[in-house]
Amino acid sequence: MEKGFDGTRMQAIADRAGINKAMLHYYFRSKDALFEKIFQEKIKLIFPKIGEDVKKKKSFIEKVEVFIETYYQLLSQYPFLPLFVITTMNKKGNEHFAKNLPVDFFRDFFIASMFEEISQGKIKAVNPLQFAFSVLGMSVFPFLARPAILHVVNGNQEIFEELMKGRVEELKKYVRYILTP
Amino acid sequence: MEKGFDGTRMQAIADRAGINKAMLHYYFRSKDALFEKIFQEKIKLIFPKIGEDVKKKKSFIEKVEVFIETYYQLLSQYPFLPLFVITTMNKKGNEHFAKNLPVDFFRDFFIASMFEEISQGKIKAVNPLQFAFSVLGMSVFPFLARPAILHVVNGNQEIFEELMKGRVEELKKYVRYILTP
DNA sequence: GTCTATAAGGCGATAGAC
DNA sequence: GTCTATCGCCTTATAGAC
Repeated sequence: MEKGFDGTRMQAIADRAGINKAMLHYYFRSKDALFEKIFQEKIKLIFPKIGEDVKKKKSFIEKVEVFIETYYQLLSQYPFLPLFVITTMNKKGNEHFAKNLPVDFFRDFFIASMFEEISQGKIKAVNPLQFAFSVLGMSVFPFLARPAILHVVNGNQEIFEELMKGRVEELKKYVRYILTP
Repeated sequence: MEKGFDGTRMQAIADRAGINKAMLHYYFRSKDALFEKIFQEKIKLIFPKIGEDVKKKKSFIEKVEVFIETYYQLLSQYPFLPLFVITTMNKKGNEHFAKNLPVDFFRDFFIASMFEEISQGKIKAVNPLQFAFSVLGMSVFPFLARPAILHVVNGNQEIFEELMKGRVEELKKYVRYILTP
């Protein structure tokens, strides 16, 4: 997850796991098989949980707020996940992740409930897909650009952590500004 | 730029350049040297130009709008640039890109002029750094998540292109919603 | 400058003893 | 199941003829 498929050596994985390199092949057959197993495991871990928390909330704005909170906590737990997933899906074909992408959640739930509230005049008429990609982009960016951001704040780790903590509330604010009629 | 340092073979570069593999070493000494040369070249290409266009505009909202437009055109020209830069700076140390990051533009110009307009009450009081990372995140996301987005729209390339074209105006709208008092 | 051939080392994967 | 040793291939890099 840190260095991607090409950048990782079986020896390095074995070292960190505290086992022999041969054991990796004994249990996982090949590097490809190991990678696929981990990738599928991590992908599944993410998306379903968010759906459950989001569905509890009544208004769409509340749903988005819960999404931002849940997503931030998830990414804090797996900081390398965004880079890992993005690198992988840009390199390999989408056969590997397509079946686990929460397309249904996206299309049938997120976007559908957004259309509903727009037609009811509860939120402003913005493009649902564009809005979704925007929320995702804002949420994910700091985890991808971490080295650059650290450089902007002169390498001060504390300022970075503070930024990340305050980011959830800031993003929720933006969402309200964008959506509230 | 497409496959990253680890995923690229000198032979593949030579093939696409239509030259011999030995010539690559003759001209660039090593894979590292070649990579560094290209990386520095591409990094420099991006940032300075944006600064010039942005400075012409009067109000901060107009400046952000120009930034979004210019940035979109740039990324359309180099679709792999975001992935390339992000992968590189997360793998190698920041010595490689630190000197070319537009930190001055960011801190002295973008953020400074934002503070000014906030104190004048021309825009809402949002955190300048957070706002900047949000605009960047929203702008860059589709270029990183392209395979996933294509999957969401059932692989329909035309819908994807349409989304990308409409995205500039949509993001400018979001910025106005966020910043206009 | 350009090419072919090859060196030197790294890597995934396996054989085989225990 | 676990380990050491090693195979065979791939990749960067260079040597050396032209």
